[in-house]
Amino acid sequence: MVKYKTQELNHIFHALSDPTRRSILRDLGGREKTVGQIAQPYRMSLAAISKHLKVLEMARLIDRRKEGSHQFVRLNPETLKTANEWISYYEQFWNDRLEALRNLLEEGDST
Amino acid sequence: MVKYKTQELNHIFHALSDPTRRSILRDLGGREKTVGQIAQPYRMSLAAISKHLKVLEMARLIDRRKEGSHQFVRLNPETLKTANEWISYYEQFWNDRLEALRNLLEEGDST
DNA sequence: TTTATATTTAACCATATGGTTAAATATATC
DNA sequence: GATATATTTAACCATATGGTTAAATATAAA
Repeated sequence: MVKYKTQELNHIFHALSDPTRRSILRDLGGREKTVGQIAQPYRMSLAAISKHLKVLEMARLIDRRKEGSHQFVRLNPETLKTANEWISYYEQFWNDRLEALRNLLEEGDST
Repeated sequence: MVKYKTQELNHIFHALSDPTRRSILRDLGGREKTVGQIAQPYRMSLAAISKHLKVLEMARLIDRRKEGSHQFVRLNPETLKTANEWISYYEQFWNDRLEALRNLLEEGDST
């Protein structure tokens, strides 16, 4: 059984709760981009994008690679897996419990 | 392909970003509880728990059933599925892209 | 060395968040 | 009706969030 670190999950889910950040992650699919390239489609300032990237980085949803004056930003899909595992675990857990509850109720009805 | 509603995802991920709320969801596994029962293990006030429940309700992660002066709160696992689907979709999407990228690079190396 | 480009940091602002205590509301019970 | 119980709402507070513009920093290019 996986042990989830509270802080880690706080950061991941918080990062995912903002539509701009989800959009950035989406745009990053599989290829590296510079900060400028990431910012380009958005109407907000570069400073704002920079902050969003910091939040994504804190959550370890992205990695950065510095090369001269540019930075290359890329996804870290491993982290998304953490969130996925947390959710999947509880989803399963709850579904099992709910089913157990249903069975119990049926039993009560039929006897 | 599923279409995810922005607001819905905002609410779900925001709700999940707080450890108290995740803990409440965990405690609710499969059985209904009253607000008082939910609050019991926590050191914070009932008012604070009430607010957390409102956030979870807004995200449709829980449902409520009123019965006299009590309320029964229960999970809505359907919503967790929404979050799970979003994450799984992008995880897959990214992994595919990353693999494509890797293949491309290998090709470049070997020829 | 100057200048242009890429990115972050600082200072600021309005609103949201997560908590508190006290008052309000709704139902149950005496 | 009066009182106890369950829960929410209101008012408040400190800190966080998501944005802005302007200044700072770092590298590249002339």
